[in-house]
Amino acid sequence: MPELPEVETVRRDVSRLFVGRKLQRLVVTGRRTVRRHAPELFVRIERQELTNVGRHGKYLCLEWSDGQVLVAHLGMSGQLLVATAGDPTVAHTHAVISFDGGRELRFVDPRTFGELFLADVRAGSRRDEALPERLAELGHLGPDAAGAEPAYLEVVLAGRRAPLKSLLVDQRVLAGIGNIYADEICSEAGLRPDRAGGSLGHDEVVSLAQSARSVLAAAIAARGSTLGDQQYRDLLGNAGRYQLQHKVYGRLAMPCVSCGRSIERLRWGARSAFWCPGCQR
DNA sequence: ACAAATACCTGTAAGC
DNA sequence: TGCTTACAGGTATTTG
Repeated sequence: MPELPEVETVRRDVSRLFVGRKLQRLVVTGRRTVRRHAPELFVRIERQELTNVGRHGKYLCLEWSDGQVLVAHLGMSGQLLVATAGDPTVAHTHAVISFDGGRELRFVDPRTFGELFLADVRAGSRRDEALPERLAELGHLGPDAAGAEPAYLEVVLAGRRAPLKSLLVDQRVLAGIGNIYADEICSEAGLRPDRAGGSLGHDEVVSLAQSARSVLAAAIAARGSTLGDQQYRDLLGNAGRYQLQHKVYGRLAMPCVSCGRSIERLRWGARSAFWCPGCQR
C-alpha cells in the first residue's frame, strides 16, 4: 500500500526521469480512475513540459510549464510504471501518459481506489506556495507527516478521544500516514495505538512527532515497504526494503525485536493495529 | 465538532 | 476440486 515513503520514492524517480520532457498524450482506458472530470480534459496538458514533481501526503503532483497540475493518488493498489511505447500492456492499466522520446508512464491499479485528475489551481496562487494552498482538491489535508511538528500535534490532539492510530491515519491531522507507518510510528514512540489522542502528555507528543519524522525518513531511505502481496513497486518495478525494518506491522505472534514479547493485534471497530505490549504504553 | 460506520473495488487466502 | 466468505484498506460520504 503506497503511503508517504512509497509516494516520495515514486516522486523522486518521476522527477529524475521525466522533468524537462513534453507530454504528448494522456490516454484513459479506466473510467473509474478518472472520476472527478471528463477524461477529455487532459488535452489541456498536451505539449506541456513537465517542470516539477511535488508531493503532499500521498498525493503526487505533476506540474506543467503553463502552471497546470496533474494529480495522482495511488490508492491501495496503484502503481506508476515506466514503459516504452509498444511494450505489452499489463492487466488493470487504466491510463497511459506518453512523453516525447517514446517513454511512457503507465497507471496500473487493480482495486481502482487510485485516481488521476487535473487540479483546480487557485486563481492568483503562486508556484512557491504549498500544494494544499494552491490546489483546491488538497485544501483539506493537514501538514505533510514527514515534517510533523510537536507544537502543531499538541494543538490538534488536545481533547481528542479517538485512538491515536485513528488520528495518525486521518489525513486532515497529518497527511501521508497509512496503516503500516501508523503502527511503526506508535512503536517507535513507545505509545499504545489505542491511547486516546488527547491523553498524551507533552513529552509523549514530542516523542510522537520525532518518531513520525524518523520512521518516515528511514522508510524513504529504504525506498518504501513492499509486502508479501507485492502491491508496492517503484517506477522500474523494484521492491522497497523498509519491510525488513518493520518492528510491529504484520508481525503478529512474532517476538518483539526489543523485548522479546509476542507482538499482538488490537481491534476497534473496523480498525486494527499491531503493537508490542512490552514496549508501548 | 467529533466519532464511527459504510460504500467503493478485486486479488488472495481460508474454510467447508 | 470448487464454491463461498473474509480480508486487505484510503478516501468520501453518511449517520449518530
